[in-house]
Amino acid sequence: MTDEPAADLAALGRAFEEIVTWLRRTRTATDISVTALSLLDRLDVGGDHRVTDLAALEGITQPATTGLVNRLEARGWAARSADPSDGRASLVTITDAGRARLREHREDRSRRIAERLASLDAADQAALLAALPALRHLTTAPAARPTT
Amino acid sequence: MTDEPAADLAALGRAFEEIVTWLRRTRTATDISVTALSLLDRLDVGGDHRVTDLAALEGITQPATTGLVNRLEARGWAARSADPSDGRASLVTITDAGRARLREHREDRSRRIAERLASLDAADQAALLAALPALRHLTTAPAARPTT
DNA sequence: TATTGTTATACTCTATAACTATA
DNA sequence: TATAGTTATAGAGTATAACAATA
Repeated sequence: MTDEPAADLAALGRAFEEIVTWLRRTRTATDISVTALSLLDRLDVGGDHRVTDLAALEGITQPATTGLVNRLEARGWAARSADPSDGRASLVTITDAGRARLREHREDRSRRIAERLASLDAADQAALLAALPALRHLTTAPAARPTT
Repeated sequence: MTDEPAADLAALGRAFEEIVTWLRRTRTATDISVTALSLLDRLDVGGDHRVTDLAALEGITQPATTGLVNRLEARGWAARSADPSDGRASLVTITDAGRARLREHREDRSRRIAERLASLDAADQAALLAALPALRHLTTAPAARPTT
């Protein structure tokens, strides 16, 4: 796009970090974390998941995931059940209350984005929507890391 | 872009959240947080800042910022100095060591992004770079929130 | 032996409330 | 009185290490 690919990479990286800040700064609800919401989203879209899988998908460790699921369970937003095919594993499910909370979050998130989008010009808006698939391709990477 | 603006908003929101996850999942250094790096970036690009300003820019409270600056100072990456024009205020500066750490981070971040970009097709790559200004316009919002 | 998950422990990050010092 | 910043305190989120149960 330009003749300075290194500068583009740096700018893209910084832009990503500012998205993090923006998400936090504009968040209205403080009763649930971004990670917890992301986890609920996965459970909603992808169905039951093992703790190990959730940890890998979210990029956090198993113990961290255990705690996160504990807190979600305490609030009635998720539930554990036994995995019939493996006595060691447990399956994490989203509850109806969890879906309701998630829906609320999605609406809030869309509202905030819509507000900002409205203040951009048509070219910017089009560019963002055109980049949507690319963003997903970029971040929905092949594999994950941490274990322990 | 499509005839389903609501779906676009939801997808864009989810894509942003997955950027958060991706940044965390691919991060190699665990000795410094995303917020701390973002703060160093601001100090590097924008020069000295008051604690209040940093708090507003990062979207965190003053006490949280105090702690963050304390930890950065303890590592020699930032320093405080008196504001000659206001006895109550202090100015936070990035140190040479802080700049070195920041440079390391930027290189690492660019490397990770380049790796993923390389696996995308030309259209995706172009779409991402074309959306860069729009991303900045979206997230570099007018004002900030928290105070206390 | 390897894998799944939890518990134990410690530190960072964040928030709210109360306080000090300066404007 | 209002503002800038810190301290006090509490809770969420994360990590590593050690463990129990199952494969």
